[in-house]
Amino acid sequence: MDSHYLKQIQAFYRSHKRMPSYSELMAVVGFRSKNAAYKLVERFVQRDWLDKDAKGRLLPGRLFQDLPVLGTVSAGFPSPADEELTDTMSLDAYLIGNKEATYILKVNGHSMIDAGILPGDMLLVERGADPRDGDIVIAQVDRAWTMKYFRKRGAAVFLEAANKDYQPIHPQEELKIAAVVRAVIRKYH
Amino acid sequence: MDSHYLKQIQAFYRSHKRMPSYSELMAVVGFRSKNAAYKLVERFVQRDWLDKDAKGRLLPGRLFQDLPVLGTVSAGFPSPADEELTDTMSLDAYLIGNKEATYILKVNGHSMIDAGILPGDMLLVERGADPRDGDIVIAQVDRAWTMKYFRKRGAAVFLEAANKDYQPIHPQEELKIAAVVRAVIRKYH
DNA sequence: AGTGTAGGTAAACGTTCGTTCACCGTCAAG
DNA sequence: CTTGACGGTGAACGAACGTTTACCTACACT
Repeated sequence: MDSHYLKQIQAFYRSHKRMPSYSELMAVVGFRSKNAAYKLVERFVQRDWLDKDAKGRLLPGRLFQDLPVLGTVSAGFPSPADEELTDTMSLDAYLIGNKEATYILKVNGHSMIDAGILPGDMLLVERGADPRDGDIVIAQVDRAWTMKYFRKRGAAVFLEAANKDYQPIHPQEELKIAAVVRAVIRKYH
Repeated sequence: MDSHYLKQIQAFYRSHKRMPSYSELMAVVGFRSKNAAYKLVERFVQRDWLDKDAKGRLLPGRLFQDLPVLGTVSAGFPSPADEELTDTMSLDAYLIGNKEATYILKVNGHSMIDAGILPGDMLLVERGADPRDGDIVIAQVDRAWTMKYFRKRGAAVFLEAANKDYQPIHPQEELKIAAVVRAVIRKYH
């Protein structure tokens, strides 16, 4: 079956971090002829299973970097074999807008628990971005770094904790926004 | 400066989805000699900025796929220029344990809000894994798919909602675990 | 029985690959 | 002033590259 060949190519990509050449592909799938691998690739390219660049080299496409999106939880959980899984997405492309300015930060306290951010969560933050009203930001207030909601009322800006017991922080002079929180990632171990 | 060359290589990798050859690298950084690119790579390999495989091809290493980890929020937010940012991690490698069985699912309701899972969040679920006590699972109970805590008391298993108002579900016969929730991803727009 | 197609082997092609060698400026150290 | 290291140019090497052509089954369809 052809899909078995595809899985072998995907395995090669994961272990070598690059696509195979035709000689390597020939060895991977067990052909004795480089041309057999060439024709296999041409078949896969026509089915949109593989991509080639201008120089004929293989490129990792959707099937190599993306994950299948099944749907929504409450709307049901269809079996992947049942329907066409056309909807896929790449985690990296989805989460990282500006890779140069993106950093990872670990959450330590319970201060943002009302915003659904738990201790141990990972934050994807972007430095140098200017925050909009309602964004969660990493800010420096009175020489201490904290995570707060960024609020803008006209020209006035202030910081608001996720916990409603705390009072909003209206900075006197200096309000240094270090980074804007772009995503929250929680992994269960 | 050498780091400028590195950024150009990283840009090539992001746009072409593969590492450049020496001829391409020569063109990218503006050299007129392929050997200059070769020596540049050798310098970078010695500094652990680049990796080469057994056949001499360039490999994408930490600097191409990973994001820098700055630290924890409450512990401070050090500037990336200040210290050595040796700690990095790859989102894909961190989140995806078994790529063959990993799927993305979108959260629709508020049922798991007590577990820090909000509507609109993305779930990374793994099919076919057997859950441990306390895991969040996608289960089929009475022909409907739901997201619940998986509980195991000795030999007895049952499902528990994140909302404490609901009663635990003790299945009579059939308890089909469709998938185990491995990670929660929330992106702010 | 004859024919066409799909998928394989085998060999050859020009091109590009990674690598090496010889050579040349610039600049800091002895 | 001389020397050596460094970073670049330019040309050449064999090996591997993607691609093409020719040929060979096995099998489905008239």
